[in-house]
Amino acid sequence: MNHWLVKTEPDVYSWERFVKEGRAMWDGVRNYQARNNLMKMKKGDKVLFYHSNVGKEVVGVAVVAGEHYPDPTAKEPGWAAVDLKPVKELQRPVGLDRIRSVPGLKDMLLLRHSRLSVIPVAAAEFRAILRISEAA
DNA sequence: GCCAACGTTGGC
DNA sequence: GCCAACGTTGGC
Repeated sequence: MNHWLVKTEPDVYSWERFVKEGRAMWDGVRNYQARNNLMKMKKGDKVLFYHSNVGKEVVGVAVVAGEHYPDPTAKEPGWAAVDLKPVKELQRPVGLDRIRSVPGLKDMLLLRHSRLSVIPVAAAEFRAILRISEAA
């Protein structure tokens, strides 16, 4: 199983709305690297849900509920969307500065490639984020 | 609101 | 095919 992180601006699409709706079509990705990552997602992969711009923190965990299909919002062919479902909200959000302060997480692509919106996450990194969210 | 990083576009 | 100009993202 692979792990991922997706970014969304909460003003545009928030975790709260995601939970309320129970499912999301992750569409609108118009960056090749991000698209390639989307297309590698397998059903059951776990996904960190990150609020960019406002909050700058990981707020929850989602799961890939449906693998990629052509993005219906794209004018050109070749873009992809996946379906995500919420799994759980983090006990407390894990902020970007917190992540940056952890030596083992310094190499996360989230930090090193800050403009990518669909990012692979190592299993150990994924676990570390969850552990931080559960620490007092 | 500014700016750095970086991807994309288009002229040559 | 190179590279300058431009657009977008996202942290600060």
